[in-house]
Amino acid sequence: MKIASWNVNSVKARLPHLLAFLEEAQPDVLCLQETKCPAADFPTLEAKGLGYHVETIGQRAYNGVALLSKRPAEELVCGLPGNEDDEQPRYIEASFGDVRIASVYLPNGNPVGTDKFTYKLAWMERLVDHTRNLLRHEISFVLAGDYNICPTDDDVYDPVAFRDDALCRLEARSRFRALVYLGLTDAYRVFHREPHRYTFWDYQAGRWHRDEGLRIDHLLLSPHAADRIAACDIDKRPRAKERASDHTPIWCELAV
DNA sequence: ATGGTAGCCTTGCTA
Repeated sequence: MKIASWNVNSVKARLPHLLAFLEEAQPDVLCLQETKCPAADFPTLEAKGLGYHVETIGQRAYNGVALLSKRPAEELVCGLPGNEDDEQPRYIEASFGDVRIASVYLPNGNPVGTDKFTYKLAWMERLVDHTRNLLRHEISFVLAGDYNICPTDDDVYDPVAFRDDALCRLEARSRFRALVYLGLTDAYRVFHREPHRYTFWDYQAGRWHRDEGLRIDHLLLSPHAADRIAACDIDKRPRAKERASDHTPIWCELAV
């Protein structure tokens, strides 16, 4: 079972690249973030034309997450539990056979010292609480998405410049570690130990061409899913295209 | 040099 995650930075702007990725990579489930699109406006027919079902929550201009899948989603959950007042569409979760999969768009949190950073930390604590509940079921699950966290300095092209960025601050990293310490596995690090491998390159200042990026998109596996991990990699090809997203897909393969 | 780029459809916000 192939599971991929991609922050597309507008599903409408990225539609040709999205369809090309589905055709070429053939993921069983693709988790999207930053669709920037209400559910009613999502290009569902185009995805359906390639054999994919769509579940999505979204809004105009900001946020938005989706699950595209070859088999229909079951037991759909829209929104991260823990705060009924939080209306930002950043979390969608469903089951696909015996694997439960979430598309996660964790708040960026910049600038530090504002309510944006407070919101990020509170959101992460809700994710930790929710993950603790998921673990009780003792099933295979994958939390896939844009975490807006560089877990270590090895995941940043310039750790000094990013030391006080919301993506690297201790308060954010410690909550990411709390998530991992519940028993989750960073799928990429099972197969790749080398530093400076990235999933995001800023549009500005020629970051892509200089390979100056961040590793902020992650596939976190439950213990049962980690037992089944067969492969994981970052697919840099979509980032090299014209009119690319600033993120590129990451994928993993779970043994059936 | 507090810039630079992209997407939203605003004339600024978010990343």
